[in-house]
Amino acid sequence: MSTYNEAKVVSINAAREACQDCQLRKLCLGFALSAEELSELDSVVKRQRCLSPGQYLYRQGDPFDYVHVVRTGSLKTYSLASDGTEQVTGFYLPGELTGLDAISTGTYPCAAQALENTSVCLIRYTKLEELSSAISSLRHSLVHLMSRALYNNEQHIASLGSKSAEMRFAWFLTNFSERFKERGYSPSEFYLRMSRGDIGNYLGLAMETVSRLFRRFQDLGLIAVDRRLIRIPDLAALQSFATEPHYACKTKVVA
Amino acid sequence: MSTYNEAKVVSINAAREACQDCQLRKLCLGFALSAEELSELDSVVKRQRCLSPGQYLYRQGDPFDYVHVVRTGSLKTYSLASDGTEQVTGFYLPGELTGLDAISTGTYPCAAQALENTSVCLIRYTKLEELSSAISSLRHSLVHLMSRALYNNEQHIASLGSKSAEMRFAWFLTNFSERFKERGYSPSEFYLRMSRGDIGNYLGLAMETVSRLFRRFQDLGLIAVDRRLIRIPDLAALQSFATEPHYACKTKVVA
DNA sequence: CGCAATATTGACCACTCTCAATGAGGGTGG
DNA sequence: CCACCCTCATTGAGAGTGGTCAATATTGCG
Repeated sequence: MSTYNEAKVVSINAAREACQDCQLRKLCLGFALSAEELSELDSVVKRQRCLSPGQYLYRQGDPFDYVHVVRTGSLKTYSLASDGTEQVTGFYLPGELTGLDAISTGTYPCAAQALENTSVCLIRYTKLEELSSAISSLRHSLVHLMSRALYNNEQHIASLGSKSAEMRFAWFLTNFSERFKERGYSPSEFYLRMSRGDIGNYLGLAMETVSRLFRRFQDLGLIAVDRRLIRIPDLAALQSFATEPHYACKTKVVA
Repeated sequence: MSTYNEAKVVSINAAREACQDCQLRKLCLGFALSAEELSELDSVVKRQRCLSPGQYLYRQGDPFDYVHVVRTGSLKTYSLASDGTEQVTGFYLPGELTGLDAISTGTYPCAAQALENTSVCLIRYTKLEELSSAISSLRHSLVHLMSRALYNNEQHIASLGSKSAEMRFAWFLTNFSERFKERGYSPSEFYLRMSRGDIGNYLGLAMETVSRLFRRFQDLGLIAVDRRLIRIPDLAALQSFATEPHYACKTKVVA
């Protein structure tokens, strides 16, 4: 009995802890769940899974079972076209959810791969759905997160639509700066763990172009780059490159 | 009494009818709602709204109240950057939902504008949410639709990421063909009501490039274009242009 | 019928891609 | 501990796709 209860408490704490790190904290902490509800939630949040760099969390076409919350580390998601070319669709930082796009199809439309040592917690979707009928805040949260994901995708689309490589790249950097800030990390100094190739793919640019942009932005004093560590001394300046086309800077200084 | 009941019946029928046209039909018809549930649903689905070409369903920044289902006609959504440039984020055909991206922010992040005479039904979100706690199929449906929207966005992103204008354009055409087919319209002959400029914007291409692609594809026999009416004699051929880069066709026929 | 908006077509050029070589790290094994 | 290799990143040169600008054609609408 005692052991059972202890185990229960431990697992409840594990769930609570897992939620602290994730977007779902709203419902764990913000809404003061009952012990019973919390233990139900515990049945949903499976113990975390650890991934090494390059390891897959799931592959394109895998049957959909879980939604995943990044605890530490980072992921990229990408889809493979029929001709084998891959398209990076997103990067996921601690606290962000992935796998939501699989709900409608029943299989993951994108693969998710760790960019570094990464731990995620798994949330069994069927359970999550059951539970969301009982706990309104959970339901609310889920819909909110999906809406947010839609919004993010639209921003990505908007950046791909803006013609110049410069603007896309500046948007990319400011976007990560914002996301790190939201998560409590420094907005002006962070690691971008993905390769130049992944960045290029994500932005619809060639790897070489990304590399040249890193150099150009560094020469302009917009960023300081040390391998994959980025520092942004003047975020406002960088943001202006994301919105206005500053194109002339390299080739010709128009009078 | 009689008048009240009649009105009730009429409005229930209106809701049922509205749902027949929309993705939400699943829950109206597929799951055999009780009369009571149906009348509740009726309170959610507001009478439809009609729009003339160019008229706005909502504007960017408007407070979020309703989710919208296109009944007839079509919409485009676009977001305005701070410098005033617009980015078309989506086109919506009959049966498709718009406004889901506004749930998280509370204001519409994109404007929605009619491309032709268009009627939509409005679904008050707060009611929808209340009701979705009671009706599990509705909740399921909503999440499903959002997931589907995420998936669609990822496809859009993948198409923007594929470098060649040809492939983007071919994807665009096949995507619309599929969507028309899903909705029960002809997949091989349909109107694209948006301007060339909108298509270009949506695909990250210049209007002139889109115009040239229409011509090239027509010359290749892939499509027949009469103003905004498109006919696709051989869908498979077109699809091959969406996946494989057929690039050489115009400039040089390499031996 | 005439104006305005949209679409087409052409010429030019530049931004970005491709190809290719070099350089820098990081890990492994001798 | 160093040499080697392999991956990733950088840099350069050249070419090409697609953008820009501009003129013309077409359509739609009053």
